[in-house]
Amino acid sequence: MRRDIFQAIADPTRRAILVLIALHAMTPSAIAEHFDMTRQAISKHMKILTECELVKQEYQGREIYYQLEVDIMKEIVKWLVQYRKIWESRFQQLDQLLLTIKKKK
Amino acid sequence: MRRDIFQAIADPTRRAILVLIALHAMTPSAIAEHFDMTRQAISKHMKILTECELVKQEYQGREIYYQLEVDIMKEIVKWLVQYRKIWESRFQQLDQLLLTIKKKK
DNA sequence: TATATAATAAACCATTCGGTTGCAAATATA
DNA sequence: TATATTTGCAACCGAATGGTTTATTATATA
Repeated sequence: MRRDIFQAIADPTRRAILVLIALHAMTPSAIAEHFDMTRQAISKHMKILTECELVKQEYQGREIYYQLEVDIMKEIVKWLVQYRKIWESRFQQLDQLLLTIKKKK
Repeated sequence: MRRDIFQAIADPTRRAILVLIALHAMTPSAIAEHFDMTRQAISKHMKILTECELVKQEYQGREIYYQLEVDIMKEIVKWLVQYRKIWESRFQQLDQLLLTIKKKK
């Protein structure tokens, strides 16, 4: 089942995890120490983040270091840009309207 | 209960609604025509979007026109910027490392 | 005024979500 | 080799989510 990135960042714990590992790669156990929940709960969050390719794993013996996938913003930015275009065209229309009103004066 | 903007945009229907009304203000009934669900379901989505201040209402008789709140991206952008800062510092560190290696050669 | 229309609210329901506990697998270490 | 550690997986559970249908409120209109 393909997860959605917007759903992934909807959870505040997952956003906090992203901020945490943005500084440097961390193991699930190390991450779990920063939260008031079990290691297994963190593990589930990491699975979702991995499925959405927001983080990537680096195996080192029996430990797994999770680190931020730098292309994280791609899809979010894409979505925002879509808006910006629509807005810009709206503002242009507004500008032209204001200009027309000015001329009529 | 204060809603979270990330949770609001997590739902694909709500994102589609935002794109739809970005073009021009629309009534709930008009919006509902674009989706395969009841007007009441759309109404619930509009309530959530309103609570998060992603849209604003404009009363016109018994009709309510919903339009995009232009400041929509504020919180999302704030979050992204927070990341960019962390990334940039990471990349700087990487740059300095590469520079140090170069000098050693 | 009586009726139709636009919208929300309330009650309900199946599914998903985010947590838990318990267990299994793989790797490190005594 | 026996034991401890790191991790993920499965089963379970209560709460939230996203839809439905039914009822209510407010405004237009015949």
